Amino acid sequence: MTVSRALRNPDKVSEKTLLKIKAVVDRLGYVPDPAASALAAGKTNVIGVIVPSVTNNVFSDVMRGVYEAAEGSKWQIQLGNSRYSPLEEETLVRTFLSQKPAGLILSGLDQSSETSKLLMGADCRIVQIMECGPDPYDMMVGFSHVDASRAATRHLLEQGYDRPGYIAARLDPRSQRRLKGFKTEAELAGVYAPNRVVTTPRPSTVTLGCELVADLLSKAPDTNAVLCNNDDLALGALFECQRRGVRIPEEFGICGFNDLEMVAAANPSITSVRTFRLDMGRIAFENLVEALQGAEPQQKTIDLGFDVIPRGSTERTA
Amino acid sequence: MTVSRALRNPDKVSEKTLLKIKAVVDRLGYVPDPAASALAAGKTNVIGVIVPSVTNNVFSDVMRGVYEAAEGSKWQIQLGNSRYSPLEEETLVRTFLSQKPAGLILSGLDQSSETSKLLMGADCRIVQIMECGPDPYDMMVGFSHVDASRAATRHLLEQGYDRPGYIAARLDPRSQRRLKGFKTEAELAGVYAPNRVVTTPRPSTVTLGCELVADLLSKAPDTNAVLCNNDDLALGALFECQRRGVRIPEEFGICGFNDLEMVAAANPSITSVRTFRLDMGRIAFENLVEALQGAEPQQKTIDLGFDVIPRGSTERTA
DNA sequence: TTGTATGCGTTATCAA
DNA sequence: TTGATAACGCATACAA
Repeated sequence: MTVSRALRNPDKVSEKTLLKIKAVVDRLGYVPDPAASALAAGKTNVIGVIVPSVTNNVFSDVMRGVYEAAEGSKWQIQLGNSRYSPLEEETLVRTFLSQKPAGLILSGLDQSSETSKLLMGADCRIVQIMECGPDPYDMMVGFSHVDASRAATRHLLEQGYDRPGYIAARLDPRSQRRLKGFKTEAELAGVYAPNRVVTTPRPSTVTLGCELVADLLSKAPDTNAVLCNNDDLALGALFECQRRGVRIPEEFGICGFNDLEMVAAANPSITSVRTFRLDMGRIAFENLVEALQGAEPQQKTIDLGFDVIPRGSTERTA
Repeated sequence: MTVSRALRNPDKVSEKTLLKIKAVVDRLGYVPDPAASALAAGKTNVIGVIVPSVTNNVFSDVMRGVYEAAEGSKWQIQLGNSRYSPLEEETLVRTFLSQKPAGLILSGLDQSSETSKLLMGADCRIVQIMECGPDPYDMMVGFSHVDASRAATRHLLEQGYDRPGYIAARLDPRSQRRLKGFKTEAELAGVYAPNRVVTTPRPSTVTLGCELVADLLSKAPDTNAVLCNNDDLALGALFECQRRGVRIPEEFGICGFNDLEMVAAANPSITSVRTFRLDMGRIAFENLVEALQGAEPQQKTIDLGFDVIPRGSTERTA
């Protein structure tokens, strides 16, 4: 018992016994059994993180933010991959909750109703990331995808691209909100045309960007710019346009989303919408831990915003 | 007790009681406590996976392979991020082992001596991935980085690039072995020149590829091809050459490594060395599980090989 | 096929 | 400041 105390609250044990215990611990290579601890205490140091994809750069950046923040702390990150499936997410939430985690970080606003029930009854702190919206389960760190794509659309319009199109893949809830933002803004400007929107449920790749922009140009040849649902597609769009001899940015503008590192290096560099993925992971973790330690965050919802980063691919102003 | 049986070995319980139990389980929403289970049984269904990076596409593909193979099974994947640090890896191994995992999947051959000791004394199955080498702790699924870069180098030479260079970032053990392969093969052909090798410990990015190839061309302007330590660098190299008006593949050849999806879409498409990352993750998981179930794999070490994929960026043969 | 007794290694509680 | 005792919820071994 005194050993247990010594390891967790060293200040509640006398200097002398502390030293004795440490010596023995070292000699024996004693490591506490987390299972026994979890069973006795009814709680753990586990923070579960559920992302829709482990390969998508967007989420890997978020994960990295979490891992970097957690490094060296007593908190143990446990990662779940829902593969964009609300059902798999539900299973993961159930599994995680059975482990009595201290906290849960999960993506987005669109949980299944069963998952929602689980979360609302959960005895742990919860942070939703990637988006901002009403009614968080607990805390939230994200940004508005609608606003971000509206801003990007405005940028295209301001550069004089008056017949903008949109290409998207995957069509997860956040993609759909970005598409919605494009539509809203294009309609406001009176330039929305349904045949300038090309989407597919297939997972996003650079090659798919090539195909989608090809499709777009065949369906609506007068399109003079494209807002891409993400940077993979944008890079593909650039490659395809170059192959066809379509001059970027003079004849055709390209804007991506997320501002992955590679788009700045491209030729011409690609305009994109910067999002703060590392920060999102880091802040989600930090706020969660602070809440666990009794320091409630100033606000339940933190909007990290975004930045439209204009680059060569839309630099049309003469 | 009968409930415990019913949930784990349903065939050891009569049809009748099974139904009764299931009904009650459903009604109560009973979920077994994994901590109690772990404590009582002295083992878990956890398979720990330790990767050096969660952002590097190479490892995210491997992770995806593992997750896809594990989906729906009773095995629980737990991911650790060592961030290329042998010390963090050591901590992770210690943490994982304290949880009495059923298995451990970890990357490479270069563990710290302390980690090695831990692993050799570990009471769980172990799979090393990413590389092949002598003396596996237990099992191994990978390929030879030396052979792969030798083959890529030969490809460049066969295409008539007689003054090949090499650029590399990060310089983790696998990068170093690839560099070694290049050197070996270049020396064999009598075309090795130290000033045509440019490396940096910085993490690899596309932008860094631009910088490294710029550096290479200023240090050794007569270089007529570059083998890149990975595809990010290769894409950057392509961009930079295009900006400088260096004609690819006529004047200068570019070969990447890993065959990420994007390189095939580039313009010209980029030659690369295909590696089987998804398979690596999947097979590592499958063999681990089979071993746990008593079916020892045919061979302790599985070499998945690689394929040089020739593309436009080295298509020089007139 | 089912049930009983026992113990896994830790922590909460209370007493010394 | 330290220690004794009793859980925590499950699985092992054995008995019925």
